[in-house]
Amino acid sequence: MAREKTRRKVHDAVLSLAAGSRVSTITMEGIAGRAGVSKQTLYRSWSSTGAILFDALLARSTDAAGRVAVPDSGDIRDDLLLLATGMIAELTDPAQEGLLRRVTAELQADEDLALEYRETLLEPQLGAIAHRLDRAGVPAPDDVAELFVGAIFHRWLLRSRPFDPEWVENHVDRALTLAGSVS
Amino acid sequence: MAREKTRRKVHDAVLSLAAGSRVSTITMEGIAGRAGVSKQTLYRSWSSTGAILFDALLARSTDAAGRVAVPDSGDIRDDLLLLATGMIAELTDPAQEGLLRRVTAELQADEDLALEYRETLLEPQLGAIAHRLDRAGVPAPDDVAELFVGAIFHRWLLRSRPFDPEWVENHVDRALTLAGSVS
Amino acid sequence: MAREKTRRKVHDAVLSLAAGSRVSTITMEGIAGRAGVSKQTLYRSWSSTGAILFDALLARSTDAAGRVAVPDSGDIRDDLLLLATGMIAELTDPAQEGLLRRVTAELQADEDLALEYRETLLEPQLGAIAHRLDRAGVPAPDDVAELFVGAIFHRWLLRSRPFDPEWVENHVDRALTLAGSVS
Amino acid sequence: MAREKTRRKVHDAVLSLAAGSRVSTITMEGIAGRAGVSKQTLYRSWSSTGAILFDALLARSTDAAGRVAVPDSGDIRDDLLLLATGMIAELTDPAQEGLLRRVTAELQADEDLALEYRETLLEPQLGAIAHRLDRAGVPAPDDVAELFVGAIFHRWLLRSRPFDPEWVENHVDRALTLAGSVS
DNA sequence: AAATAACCGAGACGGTACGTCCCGTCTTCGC
DNA sequence: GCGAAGACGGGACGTACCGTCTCGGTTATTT
Repeated sequence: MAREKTRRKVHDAVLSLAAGSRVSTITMEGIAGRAGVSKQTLYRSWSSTGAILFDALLARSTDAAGRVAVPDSGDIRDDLLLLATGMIAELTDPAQEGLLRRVTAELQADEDLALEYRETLLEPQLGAIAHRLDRAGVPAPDDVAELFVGAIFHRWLLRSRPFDPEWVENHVDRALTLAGSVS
Repeated sequence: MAREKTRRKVHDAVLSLAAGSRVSTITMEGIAGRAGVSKQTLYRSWSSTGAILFDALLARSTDAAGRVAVPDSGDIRDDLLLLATGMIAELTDPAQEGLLRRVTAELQADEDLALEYRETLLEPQLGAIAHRLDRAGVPAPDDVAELFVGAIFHRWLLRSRPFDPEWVENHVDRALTLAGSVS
Repeated sequence: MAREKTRRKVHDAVLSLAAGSRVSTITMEGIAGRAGVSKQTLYRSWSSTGAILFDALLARSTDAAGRVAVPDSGDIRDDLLLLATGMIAELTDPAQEGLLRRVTAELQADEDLALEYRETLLEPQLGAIAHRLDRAGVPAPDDVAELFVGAIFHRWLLRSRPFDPEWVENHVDRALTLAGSVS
Repeated sequence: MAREKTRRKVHDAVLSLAAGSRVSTITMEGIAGRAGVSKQTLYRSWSSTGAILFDALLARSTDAAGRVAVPDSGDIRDDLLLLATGMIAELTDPAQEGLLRRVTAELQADEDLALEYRETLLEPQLGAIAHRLDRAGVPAPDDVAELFVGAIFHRWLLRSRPFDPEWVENHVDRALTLAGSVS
């Protein structure tokens, strides 16, 4: 509904606010003010602050049309390493981390946003990993993909331990172990 | 600082509010009103709504002194099954789920609360599981414990898939597979 | 800034509250509630409870544009009697007395309100009296006007003695005595 | 009821608070804290903040037992000048002005305090002046005393004009004019 | 080109909750 | 056993946002 120009102004405002202060203080009024847009215009296109932040995140990741780029080097271990590294890079990117945490928080109370999140981000991501595992002959690829992503996400969300490269390698190896005799 | 009587009134109020309406609408004022307590009394003992909810959850889980009861049947597979089942039961308990989601959401923006959460709940839980795995001879027990818990938590937090008993069994088996040749 | 409709609602609320209970218990929240207006709307237009009460008093006195009606019978003694009687009537009017006392109290701590009070109410009143005295040839009319008003105000503010008609006459005569040989 | 030591501590606290910040922000809690006295102790001896401030003012003026020192030079004009000058000095004394304004404000809503004020301060003051005028043969000395004091008080309370020495002299002369042919 | 509609900025508005300050009372605990 | 220290229920403060609602002043279309 919103004109493309408006959406861009709003996304820019969100990113600039996210860079300049705690993401948890971003509000509809703040976005409207920064974007030079009236609150009514925001409400016409988005149902909540969380929805705007999510939209801004999406717009940031999907410049081209092709969503999640799945690496395909031929070697499953290399691919998993790339996937893990890429995911960690995104989660800890200073320009995104705050927004991701805020959106994850809002998912807990907003079923609609949660649904959109799953369909738009989560499923493609898990699907891509499962697909890659499947091609490599790993049994129960969906479950292993969940295991693979779940541990990384858990560590990030609860800030339980830092991500160090050695752990990532071991994490990949553990995932591959589950593939049984797969090389 | 707060008297024991006050704390109990507050915890009761939180649980009754959590049972009666969406947890995301619980406020300091609402708790104060329900508990028959002044706002100042709340702020004297807790720094935020999240801190109160967390405290109420804690008080609910820790009646006796001994935290997380670690099952010890002698059989590692049985123990992991019990652990997983218990964790899922807690996460999906109608009396707790909303509170847990709200607290998890607030952790994202509240570093102090996050620290307390890790020290009080997360580490004991992961530690207990790791300890059990260690005793069974599983290598890298901390990482495997994280993997084990992470997948369950991920599925719950993002509501990606329901918990069915068959999956739980497979999940346990996958964890044991990582133990290598361990029986 | 505030719409005319809002101002009227607020003034009505103030007068109804002033009539129904002790003026010293009137609060911003009470006015907002009675007027069916949000607190923010009050703060947008007035800086304090005192400012609202003062505004309500003003709106009550200044229906037409012409402020203080100065009597002009041709006879200075009659005029002063009318002025004194009118002033006393206003000060002791049950619908106003409480508000006037409250406003006078707040003037003591609120320099801005005090300034507005002087410019809007006090100076026109004193000026009108002084002007009348001046026309009658009284020397130092400003000082005599202050004397004239000051005694009435002092008696009212400190409730030292009731206003009886005989005293008013003598008060007028004393003021005229200061005019020397003026008839 | 309060022990003398306590009263002194409280009075000192009031004066120090009055010197250090706006008198309108003085509170029971603030006095208790500064005086190193519990709130309960304050409430045992005084019914309101206003009562404490009034008491502190009184204690300040009445070191010796003899209240208002009435000058008696033999010359009524000199005496009135001294009285006016003394009154103005007191009203504008930086250590007292704020307290006096605060107390005057509280009088408007607190009948008990108002009564005490009249009996303890106002009547002795007016009486002393009236007595002096009476001795000089001035007719209606009470009314003239009120006129004399009322104008000064009015000018102070509403801050309408500064007190300059010339005005004081004229003010005294005007009061004497009312004495008719009295020398 | 003028008339007319759609849109949008600005922000007032009724509300709810925030976090703080005091009130006046009650409880605890140390000297 | 008195009194400081301060917890407590309560009420108001002044502020921040919420989501809705009018306003005018462009823009764009339609005639």
